[in-house]
Order: sequence, then C-alpha cells, then structure tokens
Amino acid sequence: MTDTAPRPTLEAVAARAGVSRATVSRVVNGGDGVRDVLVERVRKAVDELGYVPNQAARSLVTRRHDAIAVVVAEPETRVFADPFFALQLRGISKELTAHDNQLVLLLTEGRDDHARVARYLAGGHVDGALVFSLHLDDPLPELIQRAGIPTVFGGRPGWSGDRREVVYVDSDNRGGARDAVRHLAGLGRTWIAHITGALDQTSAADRLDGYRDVMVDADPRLIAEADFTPAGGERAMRELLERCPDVDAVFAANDLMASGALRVLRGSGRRVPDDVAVIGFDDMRPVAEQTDPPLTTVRQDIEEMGRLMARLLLRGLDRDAPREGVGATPSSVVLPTTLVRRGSA
Amino acid sequence: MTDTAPRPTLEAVAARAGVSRATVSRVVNGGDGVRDVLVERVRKAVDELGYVPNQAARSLVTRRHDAIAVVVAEPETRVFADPFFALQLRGISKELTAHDNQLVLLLTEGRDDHARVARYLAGGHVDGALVFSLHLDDPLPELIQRAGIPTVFGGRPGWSGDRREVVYVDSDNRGGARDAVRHLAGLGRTWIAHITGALDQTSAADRLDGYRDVMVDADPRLIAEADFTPAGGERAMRELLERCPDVDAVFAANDLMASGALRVLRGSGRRVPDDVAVIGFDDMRPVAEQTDPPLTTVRQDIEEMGRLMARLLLRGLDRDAPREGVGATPSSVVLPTTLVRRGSA
DNA sequence: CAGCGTGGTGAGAGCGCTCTCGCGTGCCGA
DNA sequence: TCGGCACGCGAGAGCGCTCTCACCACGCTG
Repeated sequence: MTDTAPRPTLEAVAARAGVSRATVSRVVNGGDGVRDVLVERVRKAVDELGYVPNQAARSLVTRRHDAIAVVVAEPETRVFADPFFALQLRGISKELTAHDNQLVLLLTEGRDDHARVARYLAGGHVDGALVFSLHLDDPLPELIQRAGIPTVFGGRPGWSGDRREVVYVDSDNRGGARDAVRHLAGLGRTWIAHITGALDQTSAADRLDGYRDVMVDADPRLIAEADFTPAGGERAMRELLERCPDVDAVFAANDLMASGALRVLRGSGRRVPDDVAVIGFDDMRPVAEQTDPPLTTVRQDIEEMGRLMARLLLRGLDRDAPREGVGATPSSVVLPTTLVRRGSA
Repeated sequence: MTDTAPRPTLEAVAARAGVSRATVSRVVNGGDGVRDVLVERVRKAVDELGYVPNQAARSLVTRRHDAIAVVVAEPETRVFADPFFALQLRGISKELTAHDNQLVLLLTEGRDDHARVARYLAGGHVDGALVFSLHLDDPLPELIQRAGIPTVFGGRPGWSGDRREVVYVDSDNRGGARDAVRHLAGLGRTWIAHITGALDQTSAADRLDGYRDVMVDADPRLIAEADFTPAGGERAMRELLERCPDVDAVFAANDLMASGALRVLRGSGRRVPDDVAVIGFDDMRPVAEQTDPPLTTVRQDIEEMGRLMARLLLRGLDRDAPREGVGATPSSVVLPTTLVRRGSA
C-alpha cells in the first residue's frame, strides 16, 4: 500500500512544452488544428511528466463520465452460481473498453437497496446503465426509467410500465424452446414434458410459451414448475415421473435443472436418451459437458448479448460507437439460439 | 433511453434555503457546527430540489473518489466458468457499498491490456485497487505497485518484486490440502495421488506443497500436473491410472478436476469411494453437489475473502472502515478452510 | 465596562480541466 | 500592393464543489 504522488497538471505540461493550456488540451484530446511540431512537443512533455488527465476536472465541464453502470438486481445468490452473468459482464467489458468507457458495477443487496441504486444513477455519476433485472415484479426498471438515464436491459424486462420505449437485448427464448421441443418430437417422442424455470422471470415464461407453441394441446400434467436450480429440476422430474410414468422426453428450461432431471432419471432406472431424451437450455459448458450423458441443449451466445447491450447503449449516447448504417435510436435486439446436440437427445 | 435533466447545484439549494453555499455544503457533509434550524431548512431545500452532489466537482477538490477498482487479470476464460470470481465480487461489493464506495471493474483483455489498466490506476480515478492476479509471471502486480496506488491482492501474488509490503487475502491452500490428504490417509488409503492445478498459480503450488507436507516421500508418479479444468482432470486421472493402477485415493486441486477424475474412474470400472476415494477443493456447490457421488472437498469462504479484501483496503485508506482495535497498516490475511464430507471420500 | 474568546456563518479562492472567443500570422486573389 | 480569410494559438471564464479565513454576534472574565 503506497501513497499517491502529486500528479502533473495540464498547466505543467503546457509550461514544459512552451505552449498554452488550451493547446495541450487540444493535443491530449485528438490534436486537431495544432501544428505537427507542437503536437510533437506536447506529446513529449506529456510523456516526460507522465501526465494523465484528471477525469474529475474533465467531467466537471464536459458532463460526461465515460462510465457506464452495470446494475445486477438479483435478490438471490443464484446468478452467482452460474457463469451466465460473468460471461455477459465479459462481453460488456470488452465493448466498453474498446470505447474507453469504464464499468461501474452495482449489485443490489436485498430489498431496500433499489433506492440506493436509483439515487446513484440519478446522481449523474455515469452516462448510462446496463440493467439486469430478471424478475417480473422488480421495481428497479421503473425506478431507473424514472431516473432519466439512458438504459439498456439485459433480457426482456417483464414490466408493465408506461409506453416509453424500452431497449433490451435478449435471446430468442421462445424460438429456442420451440427448436428443442421440435427436435424431441422429431426423434419420435410423444410424451414430451417441460420443466419450467422460475416463472416470475421472462426467460422462463418465454421458454414455456415456446414449449406450448409446439405442444399445442399438451397434457398439463406434462408441465412441472421449478426454479432454475438443480434441486428444483430433481423435484420436478420426480413429480413428472409420478404423474406420467410414460414420459419419454423432457425439455428443461435450463441446463442446471436438466442435470438434476438426469440424475433422477438415472435413479429411477431409466436410460437417457434411450428411454427418456433430455434437452436443456443455456449451454453452460461446465454443466452440459459434464453430465452423463453430455447434455443436448439450446445455446445462446451470452457474451455476445453483453457486447450488444453495451454497443446499443453507447450508440444511444451517440458517441464513437459503431454506426452500422441505420437509425440513431437503438431498438431492442433478440439474438438467435442454436441447438447443440450432445448425448442426451 | 431518456435524457438527463439539468440538475440543481449547491448554489440553488443555498438560495432556496436562504443560506450560503458553505452552509449547505456543511449540512450535506454531516452538518456539524450548523444550527438545527438551518440544518432543517437546508435539508428541506435539498429534498424539494432533489439535489444530488456532483461527484466530479467534489472529487476535484477533495481528491477522493470513493471508488475502488477491481482488477481481474485473467487471460483465459476460466475464471468466468466458475462462480469463484462472482462470489468474491459479491463480498467486495457488499463491503464497498456499506462504506459508500463504488466498484469499478477492470477486466484485462489479453496481453497488452496491462498497460491500459496500469494507466487507468495511475490516473487517479480511484482511491485504491483490489487485484486478482493468478499467474506467477503476470506483470500486472508490479505495474500496479509502481502506479503507487493502495492495493490489496486476492490470493498470494507469486511475484518476486521489491520488498515493499504486499497486502493480500488468501485461503489456507496449503493447510486445506494437508487436511484433505490426511483425511484420505485416515481412511486407510496408501496410494494417494494428487492432480495439481496450473502450477503457475500460487494456489496450485500451495496445494501441491500441502500434499507434499503429508506425503513426504510420495512416489513422484502419484503427482499428475493439470490445469484446473475438467478436461485436464480427466487427462491427469488417466495418466495416474496408467502409471499406478493401484491408486486408491486422489486429491484434486479443485472440484472441476475432481469431477473429471470421477468420470474417468467410473469409466475405468472403479467405484468411488470404495475403490478410489476422491477429494476436491473449493466446494463449488453446483459442481460438488452434482457429481456422482457428491464430492468431498475443501471449502473456502470465498465471499468472505472478497469482503475482507475490501475491508483491508478501505482501512488502509484510513477512512470510515471498521477499526477493530489494532494497527493502522493492514497486513495480509490467510483464511482457514474446512473439509466438507460428502460421498466421494 | 473593556477585552477576549467562541461558535456560527458567509465570502472567496481555488481544484484541473474544456471551450469560446479574439488576436496574430501567412497566404490567397484582386 | 492591399484587403480578406483561413488557420493556429492563447487568454480567460467558468464547471460545482470544498475549505480556509475573516467576520459578527454573543457571553464570559478581569
């Protein structure tokens, strides 16, 4: 633990380079409209002095912070038990870094923490926010929307706020679910069950919808509600076996639950995929590849989702983000999913 | 995506409350030495105007940012494949939030990114840094040390820098490994093998040392070097079986590798724990509880490590962090581990 | 009653930067 | 040759805050 030394200011650089503060500022910020000689001289002085601009002073006048908040609103520890969040963060970080933005991480710690986060966001410390709010009844999205700060959501916010346009990035949960169920049907399976995720999350609801799209008049007993956890998957699988012993396929709303289901199936003496085919969702490698048999699942490009969120936000801030042709006002994006065939179906 | 409205300034609040800027400032920052009447009046004005201090302006004069950088230097995606990192982050976040500090996340993106991070840290944007640098040859710790910014490391940095005191928080990797191996020995096992982690990381090296502490004159063939991945664990286990078919216990340096080893053992027709007992390290629940049989492992309190890192750093900054009696200069902490008995040993 | 603290308040000087504005220089066409 | 017009550069005014310092009332002591 060492202490910070006094840092050189613009003034100091200017003095050393024999120019004015303004010129140094110009050079530091791109150097347009300054003769090459001077640019060179200033650069040298900057190097020699080890000058680094004071971001606080800069923000004070520009009202920009080049910082984006990433808000993770998750009451439970669950997000942390899977790499989902970390991968998104990674994508976000890459994109932000590429555009010289910092990432300020805000994790909510329980119920009353929303206010703190909202206050922070409203406080103008950051230029925008990337928000992960997975629950339908979460008050956070609305609070943030009210804070009047540019925001992009991770996953469709299941939230019936006012008509202001909400920008989000999501996977095609419904389509992916359809693909999974169709694949099972294509395998000749007829009793295709579904283990849902926590239905207060849009992803779970959408996957259920996808299942229903294909299984239009499915026996309701084929649907077991769970919560995205392995234990929940086990419980649901047991229920299903009890209710419908003839079940010959299971589509679980995520890999974790699928792994739980697999265990129960094995315990019940069923062979996978011979007796019962199983498909998960997410393609969490550490889980999906390690199950026995390896899990067939629906992959979503999680890192890309993160990257896209950041890109949309920065574009909305109309900064140096890539333009890619069209409109200035970014709109939501739904990324495709792909079915990854492994051993379980 | 909405735009930010013009925010009220100290001046505005002062005008409304009929006092001077200085007084408002005093109230906002604790309100000592101001008559209760005025405090009340100012508070009211603040509320009515929805005043939030401009952090940039404040930092400009105080030279404090109330922000801490968390640097994760991990070339591979590995950190992201496990909840380790996320849990530490959570602990860190809790502690920082409790002391009104923001968390700025810096992820390195490959080799040349160190310079960027070092520059940022040296730039005085944050008050301190929490650094995760897992590799022995990582230049980052030294760069950061040179940046002259208060730093606490996550895990013992395996780095032979100069004699300046380095503060870190680590698990008792060596002790935990000893416990694991002793437990296996206590089970009557004699051919106890070790699957190492990536030995360029201190945690792996320390766990190996712990193994050696107990198995003082172990047959070198009982040690297989791997890399913390499930695939590496599989490979190492195959090697071990080939070299020493009589192996009756395995201590893997983490749960992921243990799960790989488990699979290979099962594939080779061995029963766990009857024929071969297996112990992992980390106690990553999603992995350890889902293996077949559930994994006996060495638990470390990851979230607590994170919390402790933050606490040490804040204390070093000598701010409102808890004092807990003693010295102002914080020193490294090594947290104890505990053996968690499940089915595999 | 003069003198002197003492606690509450306001005035004002910056913190380090950006950005507008205006001035000086060199170069063009008339 | 001279007026104009770029263009390059510097002076200076803030951005919103903190913090020192001087000021003013008190109430106290000598």
